[in-house]
Amino acid sequence: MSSHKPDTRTKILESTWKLLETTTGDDVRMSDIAKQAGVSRQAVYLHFPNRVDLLIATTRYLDEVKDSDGRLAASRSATTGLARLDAFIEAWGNYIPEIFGVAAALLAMQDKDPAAKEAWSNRMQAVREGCEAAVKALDRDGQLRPDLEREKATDLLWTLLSVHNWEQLTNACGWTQDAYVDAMKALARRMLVCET
Amino acid sequence: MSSHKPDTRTKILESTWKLLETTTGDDVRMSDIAKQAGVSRQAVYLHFPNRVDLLIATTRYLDEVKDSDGRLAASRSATTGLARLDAFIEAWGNYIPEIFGVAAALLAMQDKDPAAKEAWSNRMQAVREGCEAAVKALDRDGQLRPDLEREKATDLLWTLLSVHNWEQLTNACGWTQDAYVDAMKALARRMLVCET
DNA sequence: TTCCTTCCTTGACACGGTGTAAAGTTGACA
DNA sequence: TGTCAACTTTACACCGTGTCAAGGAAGGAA
Repeated sequence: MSSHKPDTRTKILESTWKLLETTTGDDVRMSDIAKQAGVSRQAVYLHFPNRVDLLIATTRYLDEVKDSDGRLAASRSATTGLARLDAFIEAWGNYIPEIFGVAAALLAMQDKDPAAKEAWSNRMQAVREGCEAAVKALDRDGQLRPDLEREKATDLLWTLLSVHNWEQLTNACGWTQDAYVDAMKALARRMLVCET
Repeated sequence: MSSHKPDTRTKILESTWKLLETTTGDDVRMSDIAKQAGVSRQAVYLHFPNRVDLLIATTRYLDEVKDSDGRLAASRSATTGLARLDAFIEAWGNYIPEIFGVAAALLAMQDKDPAAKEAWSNRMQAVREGCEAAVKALDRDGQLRPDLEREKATDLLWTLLSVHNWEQLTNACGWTQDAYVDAMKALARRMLVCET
């Protein structure tokens, strides 16, 4: 796991990550990744069968390094529904910028490659489960708007917290990360919680 | 302009449109479009310098045929701010599914081609102006939440009404078009309008 | 030492899609 | 009859992905 000199596979994953962070999605070719890793292009194919699998592996590597599970799990310890909602939004909302490069690359291949679609869909399903749990907790507290079924509420929260919305607000509209998180928290409450 | 037998250029645009409606984005190749139009691949290049320009031209053609300007303009005639907000959401929200095929194709090329990015950005800017006008009308009526500046409110409404959000709710979550429009209207009010 | 194995390199190539180039066809118009 | 414009046909260059085969370097076992 924590060997001193990184093996080739890890070097490739690190390089992919770095390149996707700095340049945008489709500009990252297999040869670029190989060069960055100081390895031949064929060595990359020795470890990953194709580009899509490499990107998917990179997201898994990122999750591992960044401990995405641990972060999202933290929101589970909140007692009240409202606290749980806030904690989840904070955890996920602050995770987005860290994975955005890789996410955007994977997102860009969605309609080109079914495996990419599947991989992204799986990851978003995990986020959806977090939304569902938050909605459930709100409902248990009797705080969910009566005109909203749990599933619809989950759909809305999930959509609100999409990577695309984060990108639009922070990149296109120039919001700071903090402004984004605060706005999402406020919006989620207005969207889901009944008036006090 | 309105000749009886459609010229080649129009046939190509119609074919592009049709193909983008049925199949998904990147699967539509120049040769597919040519075949669908009953024309040689080179004839396509005779009318459009490259794929991106063809896609952009197709969106403009669609706008013309569907009278997008006229539709969005209708919301301008509403008297109250609330009516204007509703009318705009209805007009734009119901326009999305009609242009989605072409929009998705253009969207998919965004980070591959700067011209596509530019074209899409221009179109979204028009939508943003609609949002801005609705927010302004609300504010003039004294209905805009006091904790929201006009620009932030515009950003939020614009983000809420993004094509991606429409896709996620209708495609991924399976909402009907009507449910989508109703939810967006309700949400926009909760987001922007101060409590009565 | 020699041999074997594993990981990696080098160089070549097939494939598919975009875009270019050039010569030939067709039909309208004068 | 000639000319012009629109379109076809064929061929090709380019680029990125993915495949294939031969060979080299390092390390362990005999």
